Amino acid sequence: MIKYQETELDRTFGALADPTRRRFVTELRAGDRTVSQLCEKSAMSLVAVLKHVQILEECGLIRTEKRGRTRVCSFHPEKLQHAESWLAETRSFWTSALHGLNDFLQEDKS
Amino acid sequence: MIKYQETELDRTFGALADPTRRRFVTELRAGDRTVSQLCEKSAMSLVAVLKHVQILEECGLIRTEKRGRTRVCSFHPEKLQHAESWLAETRSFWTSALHGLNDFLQEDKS
DNA sequence: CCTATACTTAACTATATGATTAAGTATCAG
DNA sequence: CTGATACTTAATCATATAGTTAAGTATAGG
Repeated sequence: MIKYQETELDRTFGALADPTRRRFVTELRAGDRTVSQLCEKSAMSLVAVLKHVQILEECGLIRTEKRGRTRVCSFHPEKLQHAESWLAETRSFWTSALHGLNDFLQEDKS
Repeated sequence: MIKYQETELDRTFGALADPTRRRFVTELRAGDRTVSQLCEKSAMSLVAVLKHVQILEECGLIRTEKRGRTRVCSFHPEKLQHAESWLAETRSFWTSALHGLNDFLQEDKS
């Protein structure tokens, strides 16, 4: 099993634990948006939206760039893949038909 | 895109955002463990461990059963798959080389 | 230049999270 | 029965999270 920086998965999963941030990711997946544009579809203040954007940016799921008086947000899926890999490895190993056998072999060794 | 209960993904991602809980999931993946057994490998109190176990149980990632004075925890990967599906769909759509084309086609339809 | 827009920063608030200690309950071992 | 083990519950605490309002800065348009 590949070992990732503990804090990276913390941040990625933490960021995705909020429905607003997942909506933003979904929205940005379809194309770049300014902070105001993300705000339009949310029932919260621009300041609150900006904070979510900053959290997504800090964990690398999105990047932002200032253009004139707007800040444009874009989706960057690399960190999603790290989280997805963790889930896939954690789940697929277990799901494997060899699960029981593996248990047996490990106990045999110790 | 399949739509899941908003709160389910909240809880699953929230549960996985903590390194202790990810360790427990990894540990339980290898076989059932009692709360004390999970506690042995953690630098925290049994009470703290139990709380993490309860969080994992509430979101369905594990189940627990009382046996005598011990509580045995077992891994249940179904909810992992829901989270994994969300990530895969969110990422793969974007990663696709057809991303730009897909955007164009969707705009064309509307 | 002036004004509206689009952030940005600061201060504050309420609730959630992650941990603790202390005290209680239930069961297994002798 | 008695004591140790394995939770379980309750009270508490510090910090983080998710939001708010208010005030400030910077830029596009007239």
